[in-house]
Amino acid sequence: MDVVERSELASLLKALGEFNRLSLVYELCDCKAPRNAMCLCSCCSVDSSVASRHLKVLAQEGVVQMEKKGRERVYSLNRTEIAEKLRSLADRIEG
Amino acid sequence: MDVVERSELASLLKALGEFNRLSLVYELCDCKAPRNAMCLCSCCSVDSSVASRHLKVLAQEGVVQMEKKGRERVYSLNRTEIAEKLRSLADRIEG
DNA sequence: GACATATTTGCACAAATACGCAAGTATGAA
DNA sequence: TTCATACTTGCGTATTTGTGCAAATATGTC
Repeated sequence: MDVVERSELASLLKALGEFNRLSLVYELCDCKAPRNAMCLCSCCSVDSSVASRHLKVLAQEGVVQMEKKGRERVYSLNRTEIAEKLRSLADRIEG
Repeated sequence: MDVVERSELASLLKALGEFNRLSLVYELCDCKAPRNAMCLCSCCSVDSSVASRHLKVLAQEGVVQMEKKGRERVYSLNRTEIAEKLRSLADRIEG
């Protein structure tokens, strides 16, 4: 695995490795329909600006996908893509 | 999933989500025999003190196991345990 | 004991990060 | 156009974190 790839994986894991961000991800895990940021910020009890920034990080790392819906922005998980990356790391670690 | 469990998982992901630490883990992935810290620190081109601290973090999170061998301390991956945690997260995300 | 090797710890420092508030932008509704 | 709602951005701050150097500790060897 080359350096770039490893660096990107590290960024992904770092994005997931923050409590509130992981909480957002878990919240989205249980949602069949996409959720807007207001709904998500209440699940962490943080300011909406904080949720906004966390969601931006998750979007940058490809964890979530954003879609504009009127004045809302609804988020959904990139389920298969992220799951696959985690599994491939698991495979590699297990050897 | 309760808060404590989620917090611990976040800590694990954070431990893996740093470039040099992830590099150490990858180095250990390819080793059948445990490696000492000197060997591992050379793979990241960092000071031995830095490697020592990273390995401590990884040990605290249960990623690696340490064993004293003379004046060395050799490290090995907790392969199945970590792989399982990553897979269970992947399963949860995939839904 | 004297010395070398392996590792940890104390210290200082720079950079990154998470946070809340307040102000700004965007969009829909009245 | 006026207002409300949803979200982002700028700013200041406190905390965490990664780093290297130097000193300390631990353990094997001579």
